[in-house]
Amino acid sequence: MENKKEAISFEVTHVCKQTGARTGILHTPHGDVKTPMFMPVGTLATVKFLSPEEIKEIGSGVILANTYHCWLRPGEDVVQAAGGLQKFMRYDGPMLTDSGGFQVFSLADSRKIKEEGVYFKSHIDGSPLFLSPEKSIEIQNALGADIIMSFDECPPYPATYEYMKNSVERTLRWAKRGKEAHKNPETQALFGIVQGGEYEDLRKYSAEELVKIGFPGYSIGGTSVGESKETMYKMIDYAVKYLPKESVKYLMGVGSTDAILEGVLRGIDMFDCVLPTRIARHGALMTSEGRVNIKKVQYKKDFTPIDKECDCYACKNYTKAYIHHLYRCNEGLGMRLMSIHNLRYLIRLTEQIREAIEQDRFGDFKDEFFKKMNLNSVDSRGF
RNA sequence: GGGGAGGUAGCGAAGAGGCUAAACGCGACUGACUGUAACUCAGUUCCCUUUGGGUUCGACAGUUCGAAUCUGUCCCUCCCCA
Repeated sequence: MENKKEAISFEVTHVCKQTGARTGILHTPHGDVKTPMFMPVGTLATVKFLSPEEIKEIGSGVILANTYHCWLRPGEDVVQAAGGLQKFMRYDGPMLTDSGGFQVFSLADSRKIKEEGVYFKSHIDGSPLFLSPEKSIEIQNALGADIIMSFDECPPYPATYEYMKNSVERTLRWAKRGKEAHKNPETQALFGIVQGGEYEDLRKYSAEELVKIGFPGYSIGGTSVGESKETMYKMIDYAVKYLPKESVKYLMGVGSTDAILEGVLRGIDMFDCVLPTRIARHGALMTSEGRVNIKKVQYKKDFTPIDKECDCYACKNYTKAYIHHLYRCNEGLGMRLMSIHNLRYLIRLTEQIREAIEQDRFGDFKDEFFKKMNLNSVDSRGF
């Protein structure tokens, strides 16, 4: 049941007659954004190498920051004193903070999970840290993003049924505790996170219990942690099936082109991923003709843009030869141009997806894309 | 003309009698990267029919069971003094 006014609201604007995939608008305190969307990740209150103007220019709707990382540096008190994340980083668009739940997974070697929360060792200096649902929400309240996330355990894959069941139950208790600790639901929307690994009954249980607690948006976690694409798609189906149709759905940590397409087909509205920015920094560019490894000598004298079909700042103004040179010399401008390009590539993909949905031909669009990129729906890299 | 240093795989550079087909760095090549401990990580980089074989450390000739490493001659580079 609806209680107080929530910080965000979501409206479905069109459902593709061909596939059932949908477009929508997410209303946030920092503006409206169209879905399906891809959200660039800016862990430390910065999308690595990009200025706010550049982030805007690529057409991104929402950007992420991370609770764990911002807590350690610069400290949520600093961000709060600055007037919140947006003011601090001079970015006026919508933002989302992840809860630190992913660090429960990624920093697994130096952490211990207990009912009360998670004991970490700082990845910076090894000092002891403790993050709980309450603490995570408190930090996120101070950081002030439009959307904040429940503190969850992102369990490893594979995990036994027994482990997953305990984890899901604990994550549900944490979700409840987080919601109770949340101080400003009218300016920050707290999302719940469905877990349960590959087990349908656990995903169902997780989703239904979260809905009982009640959140303005739901996300699907525990994906892209080593499982096959086929398994991931099942995980999505198992979760989406038991979530309210009208609620906004966020698939966490997924950003390969094939998975975005498959996710949209299954009802996902939001995606985020470090993939485009990370592989950009590593010299891999996503293009309409597949992956371009800019470091190859073959680009030394290639004076054409990264992608002829791309409208990004890098493609409109620079050549592969120049970016190749910058990459080889480890120059920051190279990192920047490559990041801009990959992000724009994915965001442009979501624009095309929206258009296709509105024209009721998303199925065709997806098939054509897979065919063109030589992907198959179950086992593909998609960059 | 006198004195000195040196020539090692694409480049730089270790190695000073067997454990060396030769460390390491760069360069080159492959691959990975999915709610960012990530401008990172892994593998390959003398040749071949590659769990093995062949040919290497300026050239040639020696010493030795064994030489990139020791000896001789030659070729070439660099530095200092005239």
